[in-house]
Amino acid sequence: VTEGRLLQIGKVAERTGLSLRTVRYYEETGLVVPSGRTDGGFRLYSDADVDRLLAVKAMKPLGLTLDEMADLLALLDRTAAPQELSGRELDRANAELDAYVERTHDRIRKLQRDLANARDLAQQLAARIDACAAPRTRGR
Amino acid sequence: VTEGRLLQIGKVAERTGLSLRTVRYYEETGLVVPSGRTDGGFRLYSDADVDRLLAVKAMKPLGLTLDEMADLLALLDRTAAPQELSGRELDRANAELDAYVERTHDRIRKLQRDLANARDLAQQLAARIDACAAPRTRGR
DNA sequence: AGGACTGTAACGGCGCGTAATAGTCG
DNA sequence: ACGACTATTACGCGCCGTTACAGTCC
Repeated sequence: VTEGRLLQIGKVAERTGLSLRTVRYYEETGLVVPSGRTDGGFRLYSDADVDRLLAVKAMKPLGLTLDEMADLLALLDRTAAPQELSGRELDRANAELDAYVERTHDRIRKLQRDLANARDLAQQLAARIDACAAPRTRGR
Repeated sequence: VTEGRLLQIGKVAERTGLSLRTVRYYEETGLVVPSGRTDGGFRLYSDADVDRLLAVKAMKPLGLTLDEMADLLALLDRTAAPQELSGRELDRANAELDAYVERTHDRIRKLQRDLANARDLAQQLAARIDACAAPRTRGR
């Protein structure tokens, strides 16, 4: 309960690279709720809160909605200590994890396609630049 | 002016893989305007229109806004016949093309980061599944 | 006491999905 | 005249950016 470790939103934004607006919005949706407030109402974030925000940032490329991310984070929390779960709970958790793994692989494939596509376009643009530069090398 | 080549929106959606809503929205923004309408008001698309829609679809991974895409498409149209442009026009066009190439490379880097990130997460999820499966292999 | 920081509330915007309702085509 | 297709209008959503105004901290 080391009080000194609590940050207010500005520092949090600085350390995570997220905007103030975004951090507040994440609270609004229940995704990352600060663990405290000052008497005046200023949000106070613990290191764990900051870690959670960083985790969310890392998950962005998956293309999940914020609600889904909250779900996934909760799932990861629940399965952090698997020995404390019953067999039925483990079954459920594993099934859900599997579903997320599937979606992640789909996403990876999409990113691969997008990447190939983007490289293609970059080359086409470069070719066009060459085509536009060519006339002048011949003085006309 | 072969009339038989004009498609209405349903077929266009089918051939491009875009939704009706999306095709209509692209018209709303001026990105792809159908070259005709029936007397009753049905949109009619030429093959060139369809090609333009396909070009837009291919450009999506670049993360440009629809307005920027319209700008880029116009730029590519203008530079299709470079010998018909004056030196000043060529300069302008080349500068704009350069800017888009830059942005495209930025985008490619972002996609690479996203991809690496997604792979990382996939592995973490897989590890969690293993950790959850482990207890049961020991019957406890 | 003053300046930096933070609070809430509200509107805006992109790129569509999704009705709801009504007209058009072969 | 029937069914399949299409038109317009409008609201909603996700994820914030951007004011505007007021309060808080030290």
